[in-house]
Amino acid sequence: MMAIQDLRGPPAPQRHAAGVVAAAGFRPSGVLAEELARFLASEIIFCEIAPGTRLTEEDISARYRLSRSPVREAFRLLAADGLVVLSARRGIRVTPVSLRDLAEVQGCRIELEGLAAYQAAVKARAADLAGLRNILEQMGAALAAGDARAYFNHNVAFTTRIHLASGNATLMRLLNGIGKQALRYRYIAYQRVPQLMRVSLPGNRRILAAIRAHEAGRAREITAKLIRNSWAAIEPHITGEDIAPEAE
Amino acid sequence: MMAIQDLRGPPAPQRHAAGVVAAAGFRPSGVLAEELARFLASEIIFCEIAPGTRLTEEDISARYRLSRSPVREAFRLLAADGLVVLSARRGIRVTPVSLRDLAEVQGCRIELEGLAAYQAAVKARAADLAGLRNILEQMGAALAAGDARAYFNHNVAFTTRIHLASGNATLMRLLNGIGKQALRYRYIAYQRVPQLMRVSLPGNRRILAAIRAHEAGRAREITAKLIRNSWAAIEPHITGEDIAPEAE
DNA sequence: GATTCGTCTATTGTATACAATGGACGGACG
DNA sequence: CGTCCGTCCATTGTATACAATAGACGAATC
Repeated sequence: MMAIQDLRGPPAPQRHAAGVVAAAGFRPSGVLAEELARFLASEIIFCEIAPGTRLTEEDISARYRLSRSPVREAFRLLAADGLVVLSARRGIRVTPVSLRDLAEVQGCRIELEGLAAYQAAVKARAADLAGLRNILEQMGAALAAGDARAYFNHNVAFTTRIHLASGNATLMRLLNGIGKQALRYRYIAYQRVPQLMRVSLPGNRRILAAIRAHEAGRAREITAKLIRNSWAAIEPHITGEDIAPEAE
Repeated sequence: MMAIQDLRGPPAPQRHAAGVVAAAGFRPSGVLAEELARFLASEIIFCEIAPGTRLTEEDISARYRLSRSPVREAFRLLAADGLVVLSARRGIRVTPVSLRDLAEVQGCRIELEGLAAYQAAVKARAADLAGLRNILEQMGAALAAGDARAYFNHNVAFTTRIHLASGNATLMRLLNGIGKQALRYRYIAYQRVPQLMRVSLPGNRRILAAIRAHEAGRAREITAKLIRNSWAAIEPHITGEDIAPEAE
């Protein structure tokens, strides 16, 4: 005879974060909600989940064998980063990409990335300069090897390092809130316009030079110009107002 | 004899959002997490919860007779707005106010509020102009009546209306993420330096004039200047690096 | 006395069950 | 045939129970 509790399925002892063997490359180690948010964020940024896709908490929770609590929390984090749009009792939608959204994101980035470069130049600590130079070298190597994906990753690291060098925690929080959304467009750019690398590398070198020389205003200007460049490069590749509105 | 379930206390039928009679002026109507976040945010902004105060999910959940789920979610929202700092298994701390934090917040605001004013001036829709003029009149009335609190509220409304007029959803999201933290300092300013009103009102009038005249650059400049003014006015009233580090 | 180690406690992290609600769908009615 | 209304379902919102862990506190050891 079965025990009473079997009537409602296996009791599924709470495993918490330990020993979860989840699907499709998602290997949680620490806090599930954050890990899941990071994982889904990269899926969205690299277009492995298409813009406009509809998701539900239940879907994800079943797919990765988690309870709804961390899944729900993960979606709130993604929403705060602008990667998904929540609508009460109607599911969750991966934020569509559009020319309008691109313009909004880049417009804000020009101000905030510019400010970060400015403040980094004012401070210009030796450790930051060394770190930035190091990353630039890796970017150069990736460019030489023609590895757009590696270049992209190092480029992101370079940007993040500048944020850190600004020493402004509030600014970093804001940039984090827009940076993930921006990454979607930046990824499209490097995927579709790999030759962007050739313009970007010298530009980044000049940013570092300006920071090293404490020329804050110039660091800001170059940063703004680079963003405008990549903006212009991406624009032709965003189709219409709304890409991929049909969910899978 | 008592029923078995009585051994672990009253079953407390799930009331969801209906009929909750909570403590201390908190009257939830819609989604509990959001209502609670709004309520706690205002408590923090108006210093009814002191900077540096330590809280726990359990505390709040007991105080307002809610389960931990919405409480937890509310705290995540507050953390995203920079009003509290979460530390795993060590409780939640109301973000302290400090000169450094003030500088970070105002530095970012100059860029973002400036951009909002700029874009509002580029668009300058009739409805927005009318709305702004209307709010300015209320500000004038509050100033005439010497009502600093009312002036503060209208001033916040004015700022928010400009954000809206920019028509930039991403910018609004970012401003929302920093605005609440900024409000704490803005409130301190109007509380401690009520004469700030006399400078602020003409400044805001000039912003509206610039927006009406489509003079985007000027709108941005005036906005930046006003923020610098209030920054300078607040600074002397923030004591040292960290105010009120002792919890109640 | 200082140090190390275990245990205990406070607090968050996760799982699950139940409530509420917006929208879809179909039937009754004109 | 179109419109309105009720029912049902998918989905999120909330409540609660249980697991894990960081830090405190004390006892044993040297």
